[in-house]
Amino acid sequence: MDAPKTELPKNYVAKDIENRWLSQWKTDRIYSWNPARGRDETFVVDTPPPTVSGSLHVGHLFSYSHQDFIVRYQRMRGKNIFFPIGWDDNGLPTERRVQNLFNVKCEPHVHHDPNFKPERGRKGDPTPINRKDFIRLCDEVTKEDEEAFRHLWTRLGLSYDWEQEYATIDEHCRRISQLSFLELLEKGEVYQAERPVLWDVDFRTAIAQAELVDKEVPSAYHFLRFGVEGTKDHVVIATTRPELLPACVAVLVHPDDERYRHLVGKNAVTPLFHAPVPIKADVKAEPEKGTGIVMVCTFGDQTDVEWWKAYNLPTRQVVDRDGHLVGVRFAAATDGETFVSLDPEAANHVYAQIHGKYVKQARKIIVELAAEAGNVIDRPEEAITHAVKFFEKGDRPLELIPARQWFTRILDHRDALLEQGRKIAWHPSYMATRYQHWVEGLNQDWCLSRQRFFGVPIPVWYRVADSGETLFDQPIRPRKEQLPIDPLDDAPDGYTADQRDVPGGFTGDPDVLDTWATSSLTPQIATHGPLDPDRRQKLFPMDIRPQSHEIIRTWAFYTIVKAYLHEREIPWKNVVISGWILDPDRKKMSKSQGNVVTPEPLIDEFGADSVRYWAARARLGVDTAYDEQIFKVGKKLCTKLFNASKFAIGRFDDIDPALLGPDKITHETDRAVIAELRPVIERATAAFDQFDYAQALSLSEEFFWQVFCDNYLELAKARAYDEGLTEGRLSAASTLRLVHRALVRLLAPYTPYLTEEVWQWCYANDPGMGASVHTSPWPSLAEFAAIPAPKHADTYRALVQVLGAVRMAKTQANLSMKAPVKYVSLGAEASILESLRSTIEDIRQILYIEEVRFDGAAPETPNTLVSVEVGVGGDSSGG
RNA sequence: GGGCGAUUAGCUCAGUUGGUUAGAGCACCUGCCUUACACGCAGGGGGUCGUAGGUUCGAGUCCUACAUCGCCCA
Repeated sequence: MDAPKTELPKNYVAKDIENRWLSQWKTDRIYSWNPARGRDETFVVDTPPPTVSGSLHVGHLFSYSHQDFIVRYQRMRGKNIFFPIGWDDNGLPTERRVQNLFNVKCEPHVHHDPNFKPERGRKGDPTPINRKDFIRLCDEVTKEDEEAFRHLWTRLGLSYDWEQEYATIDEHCRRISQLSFLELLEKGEVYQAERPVLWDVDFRTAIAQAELVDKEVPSAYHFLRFGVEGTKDHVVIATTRPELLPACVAVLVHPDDERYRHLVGKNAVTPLFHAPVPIKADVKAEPEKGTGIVMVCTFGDQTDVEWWKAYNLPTRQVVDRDGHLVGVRFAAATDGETFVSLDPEAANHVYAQIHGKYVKQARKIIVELAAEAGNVIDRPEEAITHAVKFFEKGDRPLELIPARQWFTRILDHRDALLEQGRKIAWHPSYMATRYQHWVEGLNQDWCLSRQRFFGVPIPVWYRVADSGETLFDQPIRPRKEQLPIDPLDDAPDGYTADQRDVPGGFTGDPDVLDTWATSSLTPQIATHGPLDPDRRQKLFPMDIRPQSHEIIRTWAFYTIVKAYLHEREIPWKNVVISGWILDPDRKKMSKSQGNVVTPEPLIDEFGADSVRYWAARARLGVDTAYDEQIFKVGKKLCTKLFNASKFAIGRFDDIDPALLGPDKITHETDRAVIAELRPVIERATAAFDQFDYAQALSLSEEFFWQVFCDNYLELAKARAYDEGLTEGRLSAASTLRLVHRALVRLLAPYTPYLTEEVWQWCYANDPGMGASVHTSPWPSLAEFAAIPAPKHADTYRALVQVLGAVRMAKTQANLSMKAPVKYVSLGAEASILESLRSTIEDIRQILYIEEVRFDGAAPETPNTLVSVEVGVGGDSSGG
């Protein structure tokens, strides 16, 4: 019987435990995916690759822990886990970080400088450097940033399979991404077009609808008088963008608007520039807005683009890619003139004053010139606030600039994409609505090209005609085996490098793909879908996509688009949405507001398990205010689990496990407590199956603290301290062991370090259990099936009522729990009394009750099973 | 302006399909160093469940309107 007693650590020190198990898990490769097992027994996660150049904050700990709870649960359910991790390193955030860190800017035409030495924090003007040098710096910085994330993820105990690690700029991802582009090009889902695109003048790149944000900014209506050609009349047009007057190509009114109906068909004449432009009627002109007449410019907004297309209006582009006003020349109306004026000399004089200016300066100048001209400004400007479109990362309003770009067809597939969204289960379910509304609101195809540097190159070349003209309509595609390629570096088949950019030769597409074009392929990247059908078949479609709600319109959406366009499939069966961590004032945490909390010090202070506990308390999809108290609560739970485990194990550790088991659980108290555990297991399992880790935690935690620690450990003490191996002691020891072993596993997804530590003290060699708690089976009712139910369904409740009444009596008499009680008189219905007779000894001993009488009156209060009269010292109190 | 969500104790949050007296933790107060734990135990005070209507025998829960906050979109 006397097995050697384990020497258990005295105090709970999170850091010691963390270090020990981190290295052990790594050695044992307990998180590795097993490619030999089939799809139906595999649980596949499409992990969000974090943007590594963004700063780490508590929000990362939060949402990434959520995935891990679900994954650890599934692993314990016996699933073969595929839990990869990647880094989203390509794209603007990294470019910006490099620009700021080294004070450089990428200028593709600058030559490579062998003497250039990057220097952090250098002052002065940014150094222009060559594209390759710039990309090299980007690569360097992302390596460092990735390491910071890798370190944090590991410490936090996220159970990734590090053998599946990828980075969205690495060779594999470039290959998959370029393959996707070429396949969709072949299918006709990707096309090239020259059209006005949303353009950021600072980043000098096109962007997509998904990257737009509206910002409320102060502005003003300027009321300008337009002439009516052939009359002395004028009409007043309100505009917020007077600097676009030279780009005006038409004037529109609503067809039902009585005020202006007589003007339709005539020409208006723009002020200052004297350009005659047609007046047309269109239902989209809003009579209520401004003066009810709208000037159409190329291009003020998306509606301008629609009108321009619908009426085949000329293009008078005045804003260039940097946001300057380009040089243009007004001339009399003869064939072929773009900028027409009835008074070219006056027009050119005005324009000369805004030429080369930024949009904002030009606006100011035009307003001044209008004021000087007299008879142009009809009435004082009216200050307003309105929504203006910005690039989400940009500082100046977007312009609409015609440019040759690559696009993916999405508008044609709107209905199919809505259908795909309905096939996916969203958690919480109302998040599906966000996806639906986004798809319904789409108004442009997906612009794929970015005029940037650190990204996946668009994998095509173009022929250069003998005339020197680039033949964009004749793209040269690489063979799939060549991928990944950089068309600015590699030459296409049949050409040599010296034919680059010369007549009769070729030229590479200078652009890179939108980062979402690659990030939307995480399922294909992780499963190697297009390259390895066998591997794909074991992993795709995936089980869950965990992510936060603000990127439903980008990441979730684009991923659904790609899976649909390529394979007519959904990428995953479930989308699991985490909420946000808000600051204590319920504001979004952001670097610019300076309210972010950095994660590593939190782990130092509270331990990884406590930090994870904090994350686990938040339900799916719900935003949570940052509250440091919860870390303390987590730490308390860990300490409690540590102490309770030491104590519980100490009560049976010196007994041969062969003498303990379900068949030894004969005592009514023990059977009653197991009856309490059963529904906890059932309900926690059901909750986890719905990805509701928070509910599962709350059930397990409540049972652990209230039932197991506060009551059962006390109730079991009397028998557990028996000298010999009595039936009562064996029953208590068996119960402690079985219940505690289940509890450790119920909490393992949340506090992986501590539960592993405890597991190793005692259970790692149990038959049917795993060498690690994390590869052990999730608790099931089957483990307790052999144990009969207690004689009375209410035994536990009745016992606790007696326990409570006696404790209450002692507390109210300001007595220690050790203080003796003369007698306790119990009254209850016969069957309850019967169950108490067989269990009361457990209470009598721990509460130092001298005499128990069964002579009380049955209780009359509802919900009270037992009436208890306690004889404390001289006086007594009822309960 | 539209959509989605939130609003429950001083704070952070639970509250299953409508059903006894609305819960927990933290904070506060009172006891208790009880042979796992004072990072603990036993008690206590504290809520007209955002507001106003409605449905119902019965509403924190369902419906309508409004208010405040957040996110998404125009």
